[in-house]
Amino acid sequence: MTDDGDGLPLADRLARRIRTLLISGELAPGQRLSEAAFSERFDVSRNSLREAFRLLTKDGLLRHEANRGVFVAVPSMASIIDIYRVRRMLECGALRQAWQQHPAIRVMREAVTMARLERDQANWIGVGSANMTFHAAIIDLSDSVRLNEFYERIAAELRLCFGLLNDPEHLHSPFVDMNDAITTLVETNKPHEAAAQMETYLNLAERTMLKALERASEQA
Amino acid sequence: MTDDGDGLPLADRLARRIRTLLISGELAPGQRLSEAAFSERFDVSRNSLREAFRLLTKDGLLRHEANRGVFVAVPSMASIIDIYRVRRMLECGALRQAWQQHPAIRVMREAVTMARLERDQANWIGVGSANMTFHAAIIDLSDSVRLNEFYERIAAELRLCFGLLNDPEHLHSPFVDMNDAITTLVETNKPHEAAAQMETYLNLAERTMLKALERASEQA
DNA sequence: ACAGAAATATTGTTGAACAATATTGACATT
DNA sequence: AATGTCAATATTGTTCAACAATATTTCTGT
Repeated sequence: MTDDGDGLPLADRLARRIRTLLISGELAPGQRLSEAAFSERFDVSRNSLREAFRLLTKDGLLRHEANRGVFVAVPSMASIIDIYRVRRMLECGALRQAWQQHPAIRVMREAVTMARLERDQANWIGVGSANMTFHAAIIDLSDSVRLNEFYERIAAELRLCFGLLNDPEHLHSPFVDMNDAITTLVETNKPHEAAAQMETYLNLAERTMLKALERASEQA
Repeated sequence: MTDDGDGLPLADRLARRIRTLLISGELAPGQRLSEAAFSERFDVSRNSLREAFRLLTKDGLLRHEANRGVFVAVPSMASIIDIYRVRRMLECGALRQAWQQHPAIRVMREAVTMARLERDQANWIGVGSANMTFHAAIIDLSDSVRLNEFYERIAAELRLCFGLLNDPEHLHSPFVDMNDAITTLVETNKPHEAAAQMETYLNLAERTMLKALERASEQA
């Protein structure tokens, strides 16, 4: 399942491996990533590792301080607000101009069905995963490789934020029904209403995230 | 004027220098960038240069072929269509939700005035430059550092496309009046009409670009 | 307890090395 | 003359070792 991509250059493969560590929460925000330690760990040279670090820094997942090294990015109020601004722009925009027959709509419907199924089995990471594919499908509606790639980067940053939450069950579950409603609106050719509904969704999700960050920071 | 950014790491500085070469057209699309030649030219090690190449490749300005090296990206129909999809999404979206008092609106107005001035003096690169700042100001309306950064990358790719055109005077000049109209609409708090006007603008500009590419490719 | 200095570790960058792959050129065949 | 084959050459992909520059830690004297 995990495509190692042997054709890609080492730096890209490395970046992918580290990215999965980041979004899975195995590397904590603020943690320093020592070049020596990681080049040892992955059995690559420091040079190759530095190339990977630079790519991830450009993606906003790492932060680079001169002569001090790279650190896992720490989510902040500002970054969450910014990320949700991007999401409103991209997801609402994609929905507003969605064409009723677009193949991505089927993917949205399937993701909703899957999310429901997982929720009934109390499999919260399954719900989260289905939710991610749902939103990725929405971006697919805009038929742009650049927007897709950009959203992927934003989604990764968002997952870094998710790591702060301690109750993952309440993160995605309440939104399954809203996803259903949005999908129905698109299926019935009401793109503007779908976009409006999505804006409500994202505002709510943003407030949830901010509240969670507040809790996490006063806890520390 | 050209901020060399001595604080930044070498790879970033290098990437910026090469980027300016790319958007100024000093490096032609399709041209191969030899590691040996460029590390010699900039007096840096191959390793540092490769880091810069990776960054620019991620930005879509260079293309990387395994064991063959990096090449200046060649604009295609597909890339132009995709870039204008991104622009419609970002620029129209920013305008639609623009707040009448946003400071970026003043920048838009100033850019329009400047463009007019330059046009009257037949300074076409001045017109082009003013046009770029105009559109950048529109993105500023959305108040998102991530969207700004993303747009910057897209704008650089677009400038690579501009390199194909042989008559730069007809590229930006006809759009000055449309920019004026759009700015007026935002100033008078008609964001939806401004967005609609911008969509017309972008569709027209896209067709111009595609036509130019067609001419350029049948000429070759 | 604390300021300053010496010692240590880490990053930033370079240069050389070598394997793996691609390109070129010479040569032979049809 | 055109084409295919194979050796010779050049380029990329990656590693390693080195060293300067900057941070961090440890030591020391007060």
